[in-house]
Amino acid sequence: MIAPKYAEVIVEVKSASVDRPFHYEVPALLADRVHVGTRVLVPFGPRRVEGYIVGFSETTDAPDKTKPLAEVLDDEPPLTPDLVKLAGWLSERYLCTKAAAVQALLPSGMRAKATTFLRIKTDPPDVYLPGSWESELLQELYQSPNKTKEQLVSEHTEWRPLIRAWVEKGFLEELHGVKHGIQAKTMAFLFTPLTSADLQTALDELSNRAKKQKELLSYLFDAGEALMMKDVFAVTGASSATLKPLLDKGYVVKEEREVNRDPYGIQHAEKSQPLPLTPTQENAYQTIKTAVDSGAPQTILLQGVTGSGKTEVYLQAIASCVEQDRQAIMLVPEIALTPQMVEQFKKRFGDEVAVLHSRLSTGEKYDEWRRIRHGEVNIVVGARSAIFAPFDSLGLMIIDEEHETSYKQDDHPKYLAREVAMYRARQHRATVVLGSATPALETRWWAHQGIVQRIEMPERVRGQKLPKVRVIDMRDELQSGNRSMFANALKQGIEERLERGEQVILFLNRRGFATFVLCRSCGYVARCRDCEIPLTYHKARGLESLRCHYCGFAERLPETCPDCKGDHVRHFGTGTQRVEEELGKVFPEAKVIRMDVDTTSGKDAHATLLSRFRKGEAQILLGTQMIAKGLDFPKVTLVGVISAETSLYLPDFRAAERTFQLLTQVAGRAGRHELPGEVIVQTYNPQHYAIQFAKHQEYEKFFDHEVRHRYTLNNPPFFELTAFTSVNEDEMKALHIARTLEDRLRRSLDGRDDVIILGTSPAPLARLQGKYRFNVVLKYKKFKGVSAPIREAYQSLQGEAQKLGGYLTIDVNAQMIL
DNA sequence: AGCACGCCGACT
DNA sequence: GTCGGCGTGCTC
Repeated sequence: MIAPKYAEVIVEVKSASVDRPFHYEVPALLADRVHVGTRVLVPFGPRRVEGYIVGFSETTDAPDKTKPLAEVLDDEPPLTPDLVKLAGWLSERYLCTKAAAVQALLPSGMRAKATTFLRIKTDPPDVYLPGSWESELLQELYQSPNKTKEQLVSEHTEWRPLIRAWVEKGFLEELHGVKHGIQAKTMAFLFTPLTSADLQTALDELSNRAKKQKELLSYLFDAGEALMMKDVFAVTGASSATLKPLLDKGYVVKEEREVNRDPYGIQHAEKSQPLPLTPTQENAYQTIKTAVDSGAPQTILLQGVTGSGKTEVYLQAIASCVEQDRQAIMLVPEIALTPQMVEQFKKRFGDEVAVLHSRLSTGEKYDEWRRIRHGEVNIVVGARSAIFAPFDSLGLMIIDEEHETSYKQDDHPKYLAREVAMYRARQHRATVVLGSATPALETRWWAHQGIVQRIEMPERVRGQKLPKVRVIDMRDELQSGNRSMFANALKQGIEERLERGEQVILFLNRRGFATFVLCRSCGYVARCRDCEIPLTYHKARGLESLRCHYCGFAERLPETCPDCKGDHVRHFGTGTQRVEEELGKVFPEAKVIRMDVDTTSGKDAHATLLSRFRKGEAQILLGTQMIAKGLDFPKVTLVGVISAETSLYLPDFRAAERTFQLLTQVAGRAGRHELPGEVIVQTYNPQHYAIQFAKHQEYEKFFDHEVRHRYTLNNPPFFELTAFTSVNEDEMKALHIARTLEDRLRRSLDGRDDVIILGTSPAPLARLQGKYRFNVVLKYKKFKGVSAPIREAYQSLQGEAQKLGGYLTIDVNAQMIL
């Protein structure tokens, strides 16, 4: 191959102004080491930065400026050409720089930094006054010759010009180096070089009192290979004190070797065998297999109730895909909460599976990623970002519980795993399977439209009955004089469980913000006239008001209920702590484990708390929706939802959908074992369709109702939403940016009937970390038709926002407006 | 994003 | 007179 003249490089600089390829000459020496996707170090202005090659060309429009590539960072390009294209698509779809897209694709920490060492070539001829910069710099250079230039400059910015001058004058020399973010991990290994005859003499020579040493030596000899030191110590009970004399005598050799970090430990478990499929499962399996084998990109919605045996269908479909030498990705919402799923995959596929998720250390992630890139595994199980697994021949991507909000990335680029999967499916002619008992409304709508193929799995594999769901009307409770947060039925239910030694789970479905206003007498909830979104309670300067977080509408807090004229209008926003206090009062004898963001911040906090509950250390588990997924405890016979309202009246048009999904999930999971389960849902709105349909697990009816609602309000799936958030410590500045953005969008999109602009309004999280936040929301039918104006307005105002000391973010296809 | 260059107020 | 504040503009 004739070496191309120029490499087109995207530099790792997060600024829209440099988000385009720069041309670099390819030195002959590096020609056979550069490919599309190769990471390189390039001179960029006065410094060196990391970059990625996205292409090659024979010409450049800036021939007088081109410089050569400085360094090639890896021998195998981390990005395949497919992934380079995917990064390009990500940056266009979610409006981020290509550099940011590439970072989202690669395991965190896989970054190299340019380093520069300064060496004194000739001492500067002048003698400098003590205390002058010159003498200080000279002293520092002599004292710490290993400090990098970057370190020196960050400690003493004022030295920068001096260093530059001395380099120019030839007093100093710059030596370039690279610091890699992640190193391959090494571990100490032990082995014995002794032959069998040597061993005997050695054992004889050792003192009879040196029992541990002899054991250690024999153990190593019997092993016949190098063993990891920590394992040897663990098995033989030896320590470094035992080892030391053996090393000194040369009986044992210690060596550092590279190892793959194995986050799940060595798996000895026997492989599980495929289970026989029910006719329903068989049908689902065949449909997926046909799609994969067809070699045409397709999306399938696998709509199966909890317990319908979706996992076994996934396992067998993946097995079939892998047999054809194509690879598969399995996404799960929160891997820390679904260890069973990982276990099942490990058992079925053994070493063929890599596991990727956010709780792995940087090094562990890197190792798993490398196993994938090198083709050592064909299957990946992981959370959201695993959708970027660097496979080169994808056949199948499965997204389990596809409706879960965790599939939307919460920082830039704010991608939706489902969309990424569908893009990759087009690239690889692969199949996407979206699995859920309660699909996202959009997904179900696409199935209705025929864009997505739908398979139903309506019955449970073992035909268990769903638990009884009781909906308690809290208005009646209030009328009969019960002012506490527990209905009498729930109180009684908990008492019974405590007496019988069974367990209770209580949900407080709260997201930690957004106080809504409700009449405790009649259940009236204050809503926006235009958006129908529940209004949010605000208190400023003693004035109580209600505001819409979508369109900005505001009114005074009514003193009496507009509906029933009663005076029980209250704002709601109970936290788990308050419920815990209340539980302590009502059931002083019960032990309670509380799980929410505050108690689960540690690395294994989730697992620890859940296992303590499983062991019976507490009778009541109280938590937010995060516990809904771990819900599989044999002794739990009662699940209580403290207030369905808290999710029903989030200032979010998806609130009804979320409530329906959560209640269905709770009901579907409770009482899976011998003991019959009961679910109690407390609410002031028992007649609400989300609650009524969830009570009987009627997804289709819910869908039918909700989709009409969405249609009349121009919400997804009929319009897509993109949200901008302007953030600034200064309220006026934040508001100004938001207003200007709104203005510019209106001007460029004026008169279009496929676009709706919801004006500047305070964000649901109106103040976060002392900063004010304002939203502008854009609704449109097709992204293609608005992407250019959006990009223009966003990029120019992003710069403005920064000048004012704040920032502007964008969330394309926002799933939740915060 | 950095980093350099360039034009205005308080000081070795 | 200089030093060093941060506004503007460029990076193959």
